[in-house]
Amino acid sequence: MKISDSIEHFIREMFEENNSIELKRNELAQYFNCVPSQINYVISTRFTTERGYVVESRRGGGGHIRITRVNLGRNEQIMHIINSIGPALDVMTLEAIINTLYVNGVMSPDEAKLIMTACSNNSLSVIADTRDKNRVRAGIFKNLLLLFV
Amino acid sequence: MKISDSIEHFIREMFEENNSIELKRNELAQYFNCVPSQINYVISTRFTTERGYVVESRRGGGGHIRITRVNLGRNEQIMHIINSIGPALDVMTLEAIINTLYVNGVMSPDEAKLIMTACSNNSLSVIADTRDKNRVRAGIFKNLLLLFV
DNA sequence: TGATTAAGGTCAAAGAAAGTCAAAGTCAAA
DNA sequence: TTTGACTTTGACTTTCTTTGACCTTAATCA
Repeated sequence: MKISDSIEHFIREMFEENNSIELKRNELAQYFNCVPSQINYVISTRFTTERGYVVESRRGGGGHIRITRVNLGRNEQIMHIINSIGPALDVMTLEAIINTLYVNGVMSPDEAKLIMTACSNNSLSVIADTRDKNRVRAGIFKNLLLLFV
Repeated sequence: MKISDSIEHFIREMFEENNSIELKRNELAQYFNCVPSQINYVISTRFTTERGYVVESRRGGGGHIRITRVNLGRNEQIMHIINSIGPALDVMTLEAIINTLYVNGVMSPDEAKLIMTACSNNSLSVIADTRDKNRVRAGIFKNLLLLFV
């Protein structure tokens, strides 16, 4: 049994009670007798956006890592979109997707507007290269979509 | 539990009665069994202008620190924030600002969450350099704020 | 007035977490 | 047997907190 799998299993069990958990990287690493960065590895390969997890953390004294599970049951449409987006996203495609989601009642006009603005070329104007813009846009949009599942 | 958080909490509770409070740095430090400058740390990281607080103080005998919670009008508040942001914006400051706006009723919890997510390190993870992240974050956030005026 | 004492302010070093990245290891499939 | 995907490890980095030495300002007392 791979240690990464054990850690994954352990973390997954923590979700039985609650769908937002908090852990201490160093403590967990000590418990599993591995280096702390192994925890990062497990999180970044198993608790990803694509799988419906949101990860937040804080460094410094009293720091922690929080993983939140978003409810998959509700809307597979969104997960499907997230998975289909790939590493970059142009404005045209974005508009099309948002429009679909709006028409399908997944989001309100205000939310659609907010998301559109967040991902707009205007918001990303400090990024010079279009390809870079599209990559950043994809990242932002995927994260925002997760709020709706 | 971080001591800074305890102190923050303690001070925050003092605002329940009044929205201008006065405290003695040394007394408070003694009460929390910490060094006096820790109080400064808490104030300068938690009771900032961005969060809507004004801090005044007096040294010497009978000195004190006064913290006042201010409440600007909605649009004023937003424009003030936009102007104060500058070309870059870190996550801590962003969190503080959004929290203030939420507490002051400028935005709903859902909107706050959406904006927070759009500007999160997670959403911007394809950008390697932290300074670049902060620049992009500032751009997105300012554009989003403009939706509220 | 000048010295003393009682505040609060500043800043940098040390400490405590978490993050990153690339090298090295493993193992199964081609 | 080679290749390549996945894992493990650890050195180094970044972020946030705690601490303490030293500084400035105000009040009070001789």
